Parts: sequence; C-alpha cells; structure tokens
Amino acid sequence: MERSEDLTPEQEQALLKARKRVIETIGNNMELYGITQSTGHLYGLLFFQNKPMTLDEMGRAMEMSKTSMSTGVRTLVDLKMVNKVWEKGSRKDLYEVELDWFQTFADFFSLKWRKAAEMNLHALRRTKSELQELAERYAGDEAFQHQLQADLSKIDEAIRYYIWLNRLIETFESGEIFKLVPKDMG
Amino acid sequence: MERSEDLTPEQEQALLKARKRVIETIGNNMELYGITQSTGHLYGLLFFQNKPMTLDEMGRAMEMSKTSMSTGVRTLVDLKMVNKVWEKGSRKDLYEVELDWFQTFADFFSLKWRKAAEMNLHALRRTKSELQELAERYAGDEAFQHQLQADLSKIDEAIRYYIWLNRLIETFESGEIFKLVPKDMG
DNA sequence: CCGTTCGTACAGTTATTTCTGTACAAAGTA
DNA sequence: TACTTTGTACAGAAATAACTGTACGAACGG
Repeated sequence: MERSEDLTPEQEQALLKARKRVIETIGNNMELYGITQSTGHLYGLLFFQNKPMTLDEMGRAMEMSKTSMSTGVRTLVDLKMVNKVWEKGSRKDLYEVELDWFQTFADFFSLKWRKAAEMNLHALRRTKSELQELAERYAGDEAFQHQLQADLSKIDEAIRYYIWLNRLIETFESGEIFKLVPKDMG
Repeated sequence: MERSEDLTPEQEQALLKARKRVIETIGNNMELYGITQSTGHLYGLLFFQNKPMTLDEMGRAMEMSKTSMSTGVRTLVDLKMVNKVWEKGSRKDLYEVELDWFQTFADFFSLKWRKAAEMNLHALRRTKSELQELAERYAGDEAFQHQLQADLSKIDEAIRYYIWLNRLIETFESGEIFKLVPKDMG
C-alpha cells in the first residue's frame, strides 16, 4: 500500500484486512481467465493501489521475485487487464489496473474467444469441404454416404454455432452488448 | 469409429483423416473451458461418434487408461458437455456429446461464470460494508477518509460490473440471449 | 451365493508448470 | 566512455497436475 497518505498503523492494518478478502476472492476466480492464482493475486493487489506500481514494489508486496512479477504483469498487460503507464522522472516501468471492468471483460472475449472461434470455424469449414469431396468421389456407396452425411450435419450445426459466437463477440467489441443488456437497469 | 456400417479401410482412413483436423483444433481450444488438452481431445472423439461410447472404447481409441477416461468423461459430464445415456441390455455406462452447442455454451457460463460472479460480488459487498464501518469509526481523520473513499468508489464500480455480468448470464440461462443476438441472422 | 464385470479411489510415477537466481542487454547518467 | 539501473531470457529447482496400475466395492448373472 502506498504510504504517502500517512495512516496510523492501526488504520493501515484495518484497511489491508478489508482489502484482503476482495483480493483473494477475485484472485482465486481469475483462473476463469486462464491465469495463474498468483497472477490473479497480483491483479488484486494492483486493483487497490491508487498509484501505478513498479516491479520492485510488487515483488516486495507479494514477497516474490522480480522475475515472477515481470512475467505476471506481462500476462495481465497482454490481456489488457493492466496498463503500462509513463511517469516523467521515473526510469522504471509503471503499471496500473484497467478499472473499467466492462471493457476488460469485452477485451478478454475479443482476445481469447474470438481467436478460438475463428480457428475452430476454419477447421470445420476445411473438413466440411473435404467430406463433400469424399461424398462426390464415392457417390455410389450408400454406407459411406450415410456416415458422411451424419458427420456433415454435425459440422453444419457446429458452424452455425460459431457464426453466432462470432456475432456475440462482435457485440462485445462494438459495445452493442450494453445496448442489449444495459449496464444499469432502468 | 463405430464399425457397424462396414466401410472399406480406404474410406475409413479418409474419414478419420478428415475428422482429425476438427478433433484436434477443437480439443486444443477447449482449454478456454478450463479443461485439459487430452479431455478436449476426448470430447472431439465423442463428437463424431454416432453411437454412445463406453469407457473401454474411449480408452482404446485414445490409447489411454480407463482411469483417465473415467475422470475425463466425468469432467465433461459435470460441464454438461457430455451426457450419460442408458441403453437396455448394457451394463456399461454410455456417454455421448451434447450436440446443442448453444446450450453447452450457456450451461458453461451458468456453471462457471455465475459461480465466480456471485463469489466476487459477495466479497465485494462484505468488504464494502466493512469499509463503511471504518469510515464511521474514524469520521474525523481526513487522510484515512480519503483512502477509504478511493477504495469504496472502486468497489462500487466493480459491484456494478458484477450485477451486469449476472444479468448477462441470466440471458444465457433463460435463452433470452438468442432473442437479443439471434442464432441465424435475418 | 459365487463368479464376473464395471467404474472409480488411491498411491505412485511421469510430465508440465511455476518460480527463482544469475546473467546480460538496453538505456540512462555522469 | 565507464558506471548504474532496469527488465527479461534462460536454466535449474520446486511445486502441481496429469496419467497409470492396482485394488476394491457395487451390481448383475448364473
């Protein structure tokens, strides 16, 4: 915790204790984002910091090596959960959390789910055309046709799902989702 | 692959090759669901099966132990990605994938994200009231008040986000999301 | 009942991931 | 230019997770 505000030790203790619950709960649940428990904990730490933090400060607060802070914070930056900020006069890199969690959520889906959706869609489409070629080549074989059609109809349904998923992700990226599901209910 | 349809070895080869791309791509991307690569691969295998499969058949196809199949398939059942099915005459447990991927996606979010959202919301609210108590107790101390207000406003914004997230998840659970973002575009 | 067959608990092994300390390149400072 | 300071690559150590084989209880068939 930053010391610039000069709290009494008693106050500081009480504040740290209150923060701790949130830091740990959030840290634990961040595995949903595919990040490690300790990186989640780092995120929680940064969340309550009211000033950008250096790697050394993180290391001291987390009681971990600077190397780990470096890799942890890089993960968070890649996920756009944490931003690198500049401060004149300081040679050190400074980091602070992105406080707009709506944005964080949207960015996460753009980054991870869209990539997966597009890879899967690509694989499905390639395999679909491959199966269609097989269907033509062995046009007479009824048993094989039957099998191919079973696979093809599954693939078509999967493609339909991924097209939908891509569209859903688009609503996250564009912010349209907040028109469909408003941030505050009326 | 089930042999009941009696394909030629050549046809079977071609089919397996075509399926392989999809199985592996999907299997790899399933880490987004927090499942292991090999469990993802198992899912891909089941996807193309046109009959429910036993643990022994899975083990043979995956070249892995039956124990691993048992734990893998249990994970998939817990996530409602795979269903246990009954077939008279068979003493063995049979499993098949849930083919409705829209449903699978919705179930996954209900299960995992809602649980996390509720835990976080709970922690945030508890900490919020704890901070409010501190604010009352040290009503005169300006430096401390300043710090408490900084924390409280962050917490309020986080609470706002989780309330929204819960509402979003509700639209998945109720199927309302498919009214907001239609399965097929008009 | 007794003998099978099935699924899974459990303990041990193997494989993977996470974390640390050292070393070094980059960039600033004098 | 030499001297610091900073962030990260890299290799090894420590911690976790995944996988396997054995063993055993449950369910069924004779």
